[in-house]
Amino acid sequence: MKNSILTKKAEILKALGHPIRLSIICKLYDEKQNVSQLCNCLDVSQPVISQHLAVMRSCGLIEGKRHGARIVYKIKNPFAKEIVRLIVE
Amino acid sequence: MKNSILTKKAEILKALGHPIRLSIICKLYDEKQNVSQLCNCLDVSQPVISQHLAVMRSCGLIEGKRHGARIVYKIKNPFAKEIVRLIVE
DNA sequence: TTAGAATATAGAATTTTTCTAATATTCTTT
DNA sequence: AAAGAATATTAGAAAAATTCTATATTCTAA
Repeated sequence: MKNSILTKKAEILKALGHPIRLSIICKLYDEKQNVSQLCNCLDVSQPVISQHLAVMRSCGLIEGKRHGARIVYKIKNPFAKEIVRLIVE
Repeated sequence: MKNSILTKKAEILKALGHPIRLSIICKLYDEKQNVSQLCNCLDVSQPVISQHLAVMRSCGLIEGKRHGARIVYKIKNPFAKEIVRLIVE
């Protein structure tokens, strides 16, 4: 296993390794969500949700698409999606 | 998904989310290894290897069994094993 | 029973992460 | 253009993780 690949995988696992981020991405696995939906259903403040979204975005785990005033997030990285599948299914 | 379960999964993902720990556990997936074998093949100092082993041991990810002077480690947690399988296979 | 090999642990310094509070940006509606 | 809603970003403080060096423990073999 090449080292740069392992490092990238570790980065993804680390990004998943936080309870709030993991709940966010499990929600996204069920269905795309915008930020305030995530705030509501996880009962976490907006800045904290946005910060965690930024962490996951910065390593390519998720992506957001603007729809009017809202930004809808979904899972982008296939490896992450497989891990979440292990958890929710 | 219950919160305590998610928290536990996040803990495991976090423990996997470090390049050295991830290389260790990938090695262990191939075959049980003792500490000095890990030091040699990963080219990391003994205390650092032992510290990372301790992190993974403390969350039930791996377990060590003494054989004489050596301690042989293997993966214990099934969820962790599945994740490593995603990586190495 | 002492020396040496294999492993674990402790403590200090540094870096990273996380949260809160405040503020900035972008879009919509009037 | 101004107000308000949705989201992002920033700064600063507190907590946690990482790394290194030194030392302790446990076993084996002479």
